[in-house]
Amino acid sequence: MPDRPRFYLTTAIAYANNAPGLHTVYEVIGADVIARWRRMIGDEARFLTGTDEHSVNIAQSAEAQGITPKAFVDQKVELFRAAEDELLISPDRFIRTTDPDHYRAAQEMVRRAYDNGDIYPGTYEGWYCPNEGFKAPSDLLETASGMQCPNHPGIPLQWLSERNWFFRLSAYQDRLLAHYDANPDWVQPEYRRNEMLGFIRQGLEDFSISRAGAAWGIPFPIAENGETARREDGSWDPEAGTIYVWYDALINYITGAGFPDDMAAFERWWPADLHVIGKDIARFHTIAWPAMLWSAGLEAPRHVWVHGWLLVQGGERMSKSRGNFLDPHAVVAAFGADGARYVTLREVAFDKDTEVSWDSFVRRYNADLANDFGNLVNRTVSMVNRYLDGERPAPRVAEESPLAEGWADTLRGYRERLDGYLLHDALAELWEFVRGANRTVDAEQPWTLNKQAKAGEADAARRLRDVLGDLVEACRLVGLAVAPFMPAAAPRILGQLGHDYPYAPDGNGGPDVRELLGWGAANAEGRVTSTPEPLFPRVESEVAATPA
RNA sequence: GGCGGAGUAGCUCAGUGGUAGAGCAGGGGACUCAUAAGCCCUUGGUCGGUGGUUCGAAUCCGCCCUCCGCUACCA
Repeated sequence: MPDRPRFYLTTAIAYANNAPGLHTVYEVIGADVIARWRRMIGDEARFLTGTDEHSVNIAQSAEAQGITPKAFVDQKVELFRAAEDELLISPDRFIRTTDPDHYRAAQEMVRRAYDNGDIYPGTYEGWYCPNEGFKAPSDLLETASGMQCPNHPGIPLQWLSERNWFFRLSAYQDRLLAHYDANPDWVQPEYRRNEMLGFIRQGLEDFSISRAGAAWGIPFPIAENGETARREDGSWDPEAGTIYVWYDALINYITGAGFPDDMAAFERWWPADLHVIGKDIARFHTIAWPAMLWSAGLEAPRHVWVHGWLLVQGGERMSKSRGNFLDPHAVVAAFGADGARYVTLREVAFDKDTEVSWDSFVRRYNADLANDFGNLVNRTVSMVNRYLDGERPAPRVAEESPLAEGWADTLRGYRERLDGYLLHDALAELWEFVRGANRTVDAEQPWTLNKQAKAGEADAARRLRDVLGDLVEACRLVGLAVAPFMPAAAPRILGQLGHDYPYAPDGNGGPDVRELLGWGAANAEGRVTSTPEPLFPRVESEVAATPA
């Protein structure tokens, strides 16, 4: 029996210093849709998401609260998990950079880079905040009295240098260019690829991968003399410092595939098929990360998708620190989990920044879900009950049904958009079909056909069954196709139509959905529900008060 | 400064040479199966400015204005 195709995809891991905003879980929702689609088409999907938990900042925040860093991140991680549970996110593993196997993975990667001659001791210089450690130049304020840390304006910064380890990124410039050339679509969208190429062509510098002063991190496994930093009692020599940022965070993707504890699993899952990330960390994922992997004798990921940001009206980036964010909990409370997923992914283009607002979400929910699709299902089920005693007729054969003809185009477009990760466009394809189905109702006027049928007109009776059979089928197909986006609503939709829903809550376990998405693929007759409860109750904007 | 992208109806956007489009929002109408939903019609734009190329430009070229992205060590 041949193996099912596998599909390993990841999100960036979220910095566990705060409660998540919608802009943070946005990419997780999008990746979740891709994972569910893969499961439903029969792939063995592995979906990894999680949290990034080491940094001087986190250690400092914990200290300010009088708790250990681990206790601090444990609290924050629970907030992320709760938000993702509410949104029906379905990770196959939720990875934390404080997980023991991740420590082993990061240390092994450092060792491999060392063995390969790609890391060397050097001197790192920079502005040093006594409270936070070294600060990035882009994260400093230049004032009349000198450089200042934005978080500690009163405290003078020091220009310090320290010994730490550097990764020889410069050695990989040619290989990176060759890789970009040989794999034109490995970074998408294309304009992001071009930005990265431009960066590489400027010339790559080595970057530091350890910090001497930061205790809250993964112990650096090698002492400056090249010997192991592990002491006889099993502890790590603090003199060796800790692994800094990218040789910690990025490694999570291979930890999640089994590296280094379960190399059989790793062989199965690596290289990843897709990293879904935000544009702020594109450079690390598309330049540093492949080089780090090559240095360790591993393959680069197959694809990196760089999504945009949620902007508020006026174009400002949505962010926790600006206080202009949407609270995922409030969005779920207003629209339900399915509605929250739908409006977020329909309103925000997956390939670029988009301005959104609470009002735009309310309008989108009401127009698309309550009015167009929810009402279509409701009126269809209601008419089957009223005119046909609840007995669902089979759809016409595709050659005789105008809706079937439209569906073929819709499905093709939907799948193309999904495969291209243009999730918002994929939904637009489906809703174009929904509009057509609503037009069909008004054009055919089943209520008129019903009166004629009751008056004994056989042609009308036949046409009534044909039309309602087609409409039920249209609802089934949309409900099933949209299941990756609305995983809780899908079984309810099919249930109201009297159809089975053969998938587990995470999308696994059923037949290849592409077979079930054919017109008439589930045409056995049955009964619709006698009391169709509205799937997406209309939201009044007054009720949906301003969030957060 | 360099490279790249964008400025189109109230809003979000599509449209790369041939009489300005969609959805939403607003207005009107006919219907009634339905979540006062759906359907039909409709108001609304000198396509950032300017000068060119062309029989003809939102669409090509020049210049200008505005905004945004990348231009290395933040998670």
